[in-house]
Amino acid sequence: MPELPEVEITRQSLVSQVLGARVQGIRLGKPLRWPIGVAPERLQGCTITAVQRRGKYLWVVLRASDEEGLARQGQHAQEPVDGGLLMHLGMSGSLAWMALHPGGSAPAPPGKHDHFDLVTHRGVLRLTDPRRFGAVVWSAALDVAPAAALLSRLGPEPFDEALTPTSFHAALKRHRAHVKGVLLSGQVMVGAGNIYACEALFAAGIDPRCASDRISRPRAARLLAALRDTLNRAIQAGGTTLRDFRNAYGESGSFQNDARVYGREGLPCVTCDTPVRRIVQGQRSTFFCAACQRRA
DNA sequence: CGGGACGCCTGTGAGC
DNA sequence: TGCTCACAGGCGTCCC
Repeated sequence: MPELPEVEITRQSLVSQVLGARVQGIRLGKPLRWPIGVAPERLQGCTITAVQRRGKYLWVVLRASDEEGLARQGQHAQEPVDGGLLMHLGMSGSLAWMALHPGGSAPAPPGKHDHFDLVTHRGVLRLTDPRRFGAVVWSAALDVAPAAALLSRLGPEPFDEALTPTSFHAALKRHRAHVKGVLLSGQVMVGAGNIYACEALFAAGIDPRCASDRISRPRAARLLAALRDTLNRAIQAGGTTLRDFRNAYGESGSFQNDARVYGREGLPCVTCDTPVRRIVQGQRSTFFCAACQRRA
């Protein structure tokens, strides 16, 4: 899926459109990974006050406005409540914002892969997700169930200043598995999925088969810098679009054209011409240059 | 607890 | 053209 850059691009392209939008209702398609966990009526009248990101999750903050809340009293057994929707794009999800224009036509009806609509007075936020590994889950806050459980094992954000070469190195030391898998687990740092883990390991010159706890401090520092640089450049490029990814305006990303190893099996390494290799680690493809990327 | 395999679900492209 | 198989950006759960 969407890895951190795609989720961040989605957030950025969405935020100015949806802030202040009043929720009128939701429409559910086929089931996603988990049930939404809230009675749809409770969302009516809430206002979107923020769109945040934690790892690859989006957190759409909803506030029950006083006005709306008062107007509803006596109408529904359950009042709208403060909270938010924790959204994940899974492997194939994307969010689209369909603005309502005064006098304009109604938003397009949902297609077969459109499984969630958040309908507001200003437009519709629609989740399209063919594989349905994505999720939309209501939570009263990020630090209570169910959001807290989903976020509990996430490592630090890549651009968190508290994440330093020293702390990153120490975190790598706590895992004995191969470094590629440890990066994918998100426990040492969130955000890198299969593409960006491969790309950052290439940029850092580290063999993906290398044991996490055997990476030296200088190499850990290089890896952290490479991860940050790779994720940053991907965000600048609007993300990677292999097939499904689009931002909230329906635009593709272009980082797939900048990939130096991902998806390039058999093609010459951009640095040394050695054919790029593809191996399988933890049931995921790993692409690397056996000449440029070293175990130590 | 860490680590690895599994399964969720649908679509696509390659090979026959 | 049609079938089968491998593979796809993630991650929670289960079992060792």
